[in-house]
Amino acid sequence: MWWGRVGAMTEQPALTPAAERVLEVVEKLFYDNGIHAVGVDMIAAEAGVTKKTLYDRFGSKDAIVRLYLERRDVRWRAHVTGVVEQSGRFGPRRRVLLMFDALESWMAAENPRGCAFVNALAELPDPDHPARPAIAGEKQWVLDYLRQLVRDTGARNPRKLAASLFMLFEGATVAASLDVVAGAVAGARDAARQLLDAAL
Amino acid sequence: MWWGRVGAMTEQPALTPAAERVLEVVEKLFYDNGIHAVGVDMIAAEAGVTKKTLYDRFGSKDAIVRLYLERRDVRWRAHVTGVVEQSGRFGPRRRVLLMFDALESWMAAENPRGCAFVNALAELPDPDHPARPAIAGEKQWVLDYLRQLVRDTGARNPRKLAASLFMLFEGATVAASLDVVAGAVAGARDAARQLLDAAL
DNA sequence: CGGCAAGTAAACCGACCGGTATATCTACTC
DNA sequence: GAGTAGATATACCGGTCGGTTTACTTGCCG
Repeated sequence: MWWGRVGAMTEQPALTPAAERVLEVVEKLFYDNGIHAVGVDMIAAEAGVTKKTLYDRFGSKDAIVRLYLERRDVRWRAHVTGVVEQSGRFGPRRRVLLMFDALESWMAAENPRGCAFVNALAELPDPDHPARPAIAGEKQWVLDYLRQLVRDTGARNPRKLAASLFMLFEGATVAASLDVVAGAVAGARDAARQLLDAAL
Repeated sequence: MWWGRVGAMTEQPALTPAAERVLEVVEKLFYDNGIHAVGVDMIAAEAGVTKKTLYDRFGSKDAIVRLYLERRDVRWRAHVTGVVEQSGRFGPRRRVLLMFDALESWMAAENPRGCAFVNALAELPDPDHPARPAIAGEKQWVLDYLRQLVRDTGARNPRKLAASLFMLFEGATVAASLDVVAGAVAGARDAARQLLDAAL
């Protein structure tokens, strides 16, 4: 299984139960409502934790935002690799297209409001915000993963093809969350197949 | 010149000078900082207007947000149609690809932080927010415009092709703002050309 | 047994949130 | 010249923002 530069992500190992609860509730609160719209008082109340504990564990709201994105990224990568590397041993061409199947199930299950990282970027214009590396890291991982899968197919110009597939991928996420195109992800997969076959 | 369902947008005709100043400054404030991050006091101060005047003219911050997006949409459509329908009379295939040239110049000039409508959607989870129609309207217009251009080429399955181009379009916007792919929009245009030529 | 980390409860900080109040001034129009 | 629309200035509303503080309790571990 190819995990890419997952080593760039440092997950602190032992979280206290209260801290764990905080990170569990912010996943839903931040994704559903946006980051600015959720105050620390709401987080503390929803997690059944006092603000004192919250600040003792994390130090700042920004740190919680960073952890929120890092943990979502871990779940996302596990989902994608789980689908792509699933039981049956598929050929490299099929595995590229499985990326879009992974996206489709992710959208239905966890992503109805679009990409959490794109949404977070919209709310965090500061280039020095501690959560920025998590945002850039997720996108870079998807691109790198696509590049690897494309390279395995032996396609011509794999970097350029991977970039095109990446854009179809991100565009399908936007289109699906906006509900403006029916069957957006399936359509993106069909387009990806065309581009892929033309490069083989 | 084909303007699509622009009639759906009602622009009140006579704005007072103070109101005009408000809408001018929020364009930059909202896009650069996000919507929640900009308070009405900041808007009033930046426009050189009192909060009283602001509320007399617009009634609520949400109404200002709606107008912000509607006015940006007007500028965006004018930019796109201006590029696509420019002086030289191009063929339908070329005009489809000009959409991506329009996007490229727009990104450089006005859109470094990504699509204002996607960003706004990230901050406005309420389906009943008064700005929601402006967001849906912009995306629908782009899709409809692409459909019309594709139809003119005589391509097979124009609706499906337009949907694929739409996703490349949105994905290129995301990729360009994230700066993760070099030459994102140009790459998307190349992929669009491939899909288009395969359907002719 | 002593110490410490983790937790609760609740008040407090200055600043800002969206929105409203009263009162005054100016400029244009019937 | 009276009326009115648009603007000004300024103070205020209750509530929330991110963040801090003090005081006390709990449970584990050496």
